Amino acid sequence: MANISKVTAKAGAASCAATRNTRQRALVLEAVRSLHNHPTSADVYDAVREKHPSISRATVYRNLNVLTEQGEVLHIPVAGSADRYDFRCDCHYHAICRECGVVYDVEMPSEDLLSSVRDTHGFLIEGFDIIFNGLCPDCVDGA
Amino acid sequence: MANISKVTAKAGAASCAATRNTRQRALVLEAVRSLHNHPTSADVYDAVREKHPSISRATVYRNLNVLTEQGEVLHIPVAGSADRYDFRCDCHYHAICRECGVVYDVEMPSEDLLSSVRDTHGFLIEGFDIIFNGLCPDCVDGA
DNA sequence: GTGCATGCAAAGTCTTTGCAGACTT
DNA sequence: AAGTCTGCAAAGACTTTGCATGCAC
Repeated sequence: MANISKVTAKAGAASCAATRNTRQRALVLEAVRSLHNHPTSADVYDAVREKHPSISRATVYRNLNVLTEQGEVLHIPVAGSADRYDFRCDCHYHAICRECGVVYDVEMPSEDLLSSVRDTHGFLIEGFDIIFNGLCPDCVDGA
Repeated sequence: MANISKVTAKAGAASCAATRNTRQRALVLEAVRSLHNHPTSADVYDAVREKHPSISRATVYRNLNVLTEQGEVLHIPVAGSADRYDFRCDCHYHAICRECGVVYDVEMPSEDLLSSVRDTHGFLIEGFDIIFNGLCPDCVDGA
């Protein structure tokens, strides 16, 4: 998520809730870190099930939420389809291909974007979610 | 939706499908045009039901989709919650308040944003969806 | 032992779709 | 008359939640 407050929060500490090192949590984190294609929760679920077949979807969702709060993974909300997760937690953005659905990284300084905002009608902008769309290199060539 | 291709499409013609002027379609369009608070489909449904109580949600959804394709209304996909619709179809963006959920308009030239993109890793960007978040004027004062 | 975490099932939210009948053109 | 549109109900996609048991600390 390209959220400024989120990034700031990551620099500081997460919440104070006691958190336990369960096998499921470790496997979910490992899955996100090994899947470098911006996996959906379903992708993570499938990956974890290979090593731990009895895990439930609820556990995957719960752990993805916990790990997001702790700043261990990046949550990418996607309008119109399943949210995705990213092992890269530094500030960057994403582009999704309208043909094949693959997600690419996009580098862009958020300051530039915020400074070009002309009129917020009094709204205090703290951050933003952005998803670029278009064609990935493969689909550009294929077309 | 802050989508460049969508805006371009609006300038041209919609699809060639024959479309009929039904009372329900007219009421859905009228509702979006009269509700200036970026209504959700549920808001539109409620508004239309006051004049036409027997309308179904499916009809509202179908007509919102048709009107979006025709460029009569603007569809605002929102990750994590219900999509919204806008009577303003010209190029502009939106900010949603993290406290009360109200949606504000934001003016920003899309060229500025696209020119500040540093590296797309070969991805051809055609457009983008963006939602700013923060606090609306009322919630800033209230806090 | 405490209480967070898990697994299962059910529910929740938002949206689309199949179908038969109704209405626009 | 022809074909789109409607309303109803059901399903679909994605995610969360209640509850009893289990495991980390």
